[in-house]
Amino acid sequence: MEIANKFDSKSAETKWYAYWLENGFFKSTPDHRQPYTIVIPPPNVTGVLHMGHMLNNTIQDVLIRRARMMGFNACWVPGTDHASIATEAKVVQKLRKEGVKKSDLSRDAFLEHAWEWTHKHGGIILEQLKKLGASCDWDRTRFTMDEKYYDSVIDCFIDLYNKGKIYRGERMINWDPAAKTALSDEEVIYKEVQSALYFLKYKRTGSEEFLTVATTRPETILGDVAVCVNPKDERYAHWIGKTVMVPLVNREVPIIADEYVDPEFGTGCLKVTPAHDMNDFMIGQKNQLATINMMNDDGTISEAGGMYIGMDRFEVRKQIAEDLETAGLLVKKESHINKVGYSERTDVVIEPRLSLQWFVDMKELSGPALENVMNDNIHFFPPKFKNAYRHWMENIKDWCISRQLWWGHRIPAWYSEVGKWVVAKTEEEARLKMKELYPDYQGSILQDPDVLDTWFSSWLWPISVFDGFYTKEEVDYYYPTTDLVTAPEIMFFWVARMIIAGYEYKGDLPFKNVYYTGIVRDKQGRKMSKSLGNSPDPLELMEQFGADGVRVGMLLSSPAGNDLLFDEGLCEQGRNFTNKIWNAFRLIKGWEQNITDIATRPSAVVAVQWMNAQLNETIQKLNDDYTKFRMNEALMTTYKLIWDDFCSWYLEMVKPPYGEGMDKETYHATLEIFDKILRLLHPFMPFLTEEIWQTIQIRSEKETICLSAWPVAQEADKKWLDAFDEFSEIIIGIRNIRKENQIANKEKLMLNCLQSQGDRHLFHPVIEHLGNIEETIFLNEKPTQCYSFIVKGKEYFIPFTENFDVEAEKAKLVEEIKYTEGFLAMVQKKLSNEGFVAKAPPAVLESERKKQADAVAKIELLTAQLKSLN
RNA sequence: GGGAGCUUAGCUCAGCUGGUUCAGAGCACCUGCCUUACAAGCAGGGGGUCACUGGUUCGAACCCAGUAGCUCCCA
Repeated sequence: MEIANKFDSKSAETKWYAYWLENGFFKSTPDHRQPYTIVIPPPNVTGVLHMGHMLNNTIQDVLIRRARMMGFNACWVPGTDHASIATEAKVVQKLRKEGVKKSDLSRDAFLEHAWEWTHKHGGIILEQLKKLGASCDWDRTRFTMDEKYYDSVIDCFIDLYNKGKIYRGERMINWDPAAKTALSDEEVIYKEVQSALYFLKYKRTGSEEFLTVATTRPETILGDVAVCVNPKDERYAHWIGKTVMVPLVNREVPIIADEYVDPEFGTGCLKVTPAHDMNDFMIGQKNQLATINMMNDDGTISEAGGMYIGMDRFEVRKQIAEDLETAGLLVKKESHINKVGYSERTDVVIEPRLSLQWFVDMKELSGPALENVMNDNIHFFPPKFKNAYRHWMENIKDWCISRQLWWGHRIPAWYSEVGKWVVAKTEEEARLKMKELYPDYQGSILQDPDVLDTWFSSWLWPISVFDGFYTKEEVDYYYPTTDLVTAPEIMFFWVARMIIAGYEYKGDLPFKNVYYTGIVRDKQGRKMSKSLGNSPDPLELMEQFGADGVRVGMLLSSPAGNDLLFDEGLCEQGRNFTNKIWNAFRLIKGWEQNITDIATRPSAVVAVQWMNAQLNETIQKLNDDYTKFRMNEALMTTYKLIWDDFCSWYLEMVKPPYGEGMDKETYHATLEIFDKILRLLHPFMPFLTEEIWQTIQIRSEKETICLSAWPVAQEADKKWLDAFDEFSEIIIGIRNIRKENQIANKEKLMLNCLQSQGDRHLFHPVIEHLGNIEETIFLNEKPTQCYSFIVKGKEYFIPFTENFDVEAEKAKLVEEIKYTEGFLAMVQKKLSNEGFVAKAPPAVLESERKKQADAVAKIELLTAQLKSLN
């Protein structure tokens, strides 16, 4: 059979993925086996695959594939998130392009558009994951707005409300004037910006005397209700209790004192605008100040502002500065750097705003979630994230869950015309409840127009994907899930809240391990983003390097929690690795035709023994890497096993001499070893391994490497491993002599050893085979006229060929003697240190003594050799 | 402003309980090879004051303190 000389990744990917799906290899239903479960972090339903997804899902796939091979009932649940604000923003944008404003549409009409958009773009990302090889149970695909899921979110709200954990309150919230919605604190991004500090004159009522107040937001004077100073600030002590006039506005406001004011900042006088600043709001509450809401929901000035009505907040800032200057009320303007909050989604400046919102009381809910992470019931990888988690949980704030959007789970609250409300699942129920609670009320009721924060649905993900709120069978089997793989950026948004919901609703942890990936950055360390255009298209990458190549590339340099500086070179390395294995396969397959009845060559006997020992040891290390979630190390371990041990050494050892056939035993042993290696590699490179595994031996129908057994590590025979180390040094010694003296590899050499230094090496036949040694002769005395080298205290001699250079040989020896003497000196210094001899443990002492003896012996040998050349 | 973390080869990182072969890997780099699986390859090689300063210890990349620089998170 003719085998292509390059691996055709594209056809293998299409062929085997279809084969896997057809045969339902990734499906999972509860059975007697132990489950191993991963729920995917649901990507935005209308999103496209980016490099972060690639990393994240590659890791999940590696974990789940290995678990499947280990005999677990492996279940990877895929799905998507409705992503309320992101999706709504996209739909609004699309409609705008078509000349339709959201405000022109009814809620139902808008939702129809949103659903249409969702159906059109939804799930693209899941199709892309299939290209990557993701072995999800696709029949289980969930969407956070599926009917049942929707119900579970609403029921959760009602339940928490009934338990008194959800309340409605007026609070300062982060307002996004572009999306016209409240945002949670987590959705605000603080950026440092160059702005200005304005110094304004607040004249004392009926006087020309004035206070100077510094502010970065002069437009908010429209909402000023007081001026505040620190009570300890002597400069202003006599002003407290007096009143001043707000500039331009000419409203009379009191001067109050509060510890909050920092005397060092600006002039030490703070203007108080409770409706438009979080801290001012606090001061206002403490001092029973009025609030003047001077801004509309779109960031323009409202009627209450009294001036500049309808103008945008930033225009007003400019205008008011001019007007203040004209009126002689602006003392000065300084440039100033401050941090300003921006909306994560729309990138506009957040407006602190007083509004009526729904909140979850987090104090009690978060208790078990904190405890069970700190005591490692839930393991974080890497554990350093426990600190950040604890810090956040200990300072947890109530969670604002209402969003002024239409796309999402609508808040199940109904209001009467007089400001009463009830929480109920349906309008009918709401009516009944209203009647019950307020029997006198006769008017109509209206459902809250707002929807819930997206995370209020995704925090139920590990429960709701198994219908855990309504049925028991699945959730009892799969929950708690095993591993969660996600980005540290959403530790608070999502991970923490899933843990909270897990304990609240299942009384148990949602997952046992959390693996935090890093952020994928470009070579220069910049975050990958659309606007920078520095993000490669994953699909194109897979086209170029093959899915397996890209998977390997993603994992090559990314320990848990560390950012990954992405470089196409990594994928190239992955692709090259694919090719290396492919060629090993071609070599082995080629032997099939040349199997003869000859006896096994002695070198092959050694090779097989050693390779099996090496394999066993590597499997142990691999399992260890995996349990510690050292994914990149597991890959590197596999990489070296294949490239170095198997290809560079083993295959060369068993390769028959040119023109000769392969013996049956070695061939079968090699197949067996190769088979194990393919299985170890399969989680990383599913397509390549399936292709080779199916071709290298005849497989029965419906067989797949996906369900083959993960190799079990047997006790590695240390004898072979130690002998190999010595052997490889001998081979390197021979190669070096060839190289330094321009002796062609083809030229056969004689090798001399000393009888007194022991018997034939375990690897003796392999040394002759790979070193191209004519014969190994054991001598009683040291030969002369030889090149030589020392390995582990034993000398090896190769008679001079015609190219030899005595002077060069001598120089080499002198150099080595010098080096060894230096080493000896160090060891002796250590050993002559009384403290060391007295206090070091015996094992260490002994090893130092051995080093000393070895060095002395080596110097002796080298000196003798040098002498023999003279 | 509060908190956490990082600094080891040109790059990305290992280095686990302080102690084997005067500090390891992969990539990159240099040299030589079209050797009959593989130039997407083979063989060999160079490269580090473990950020800095002090301390503990017989012994420190590792433990402690301080200094500098960087990163992230939170307000």
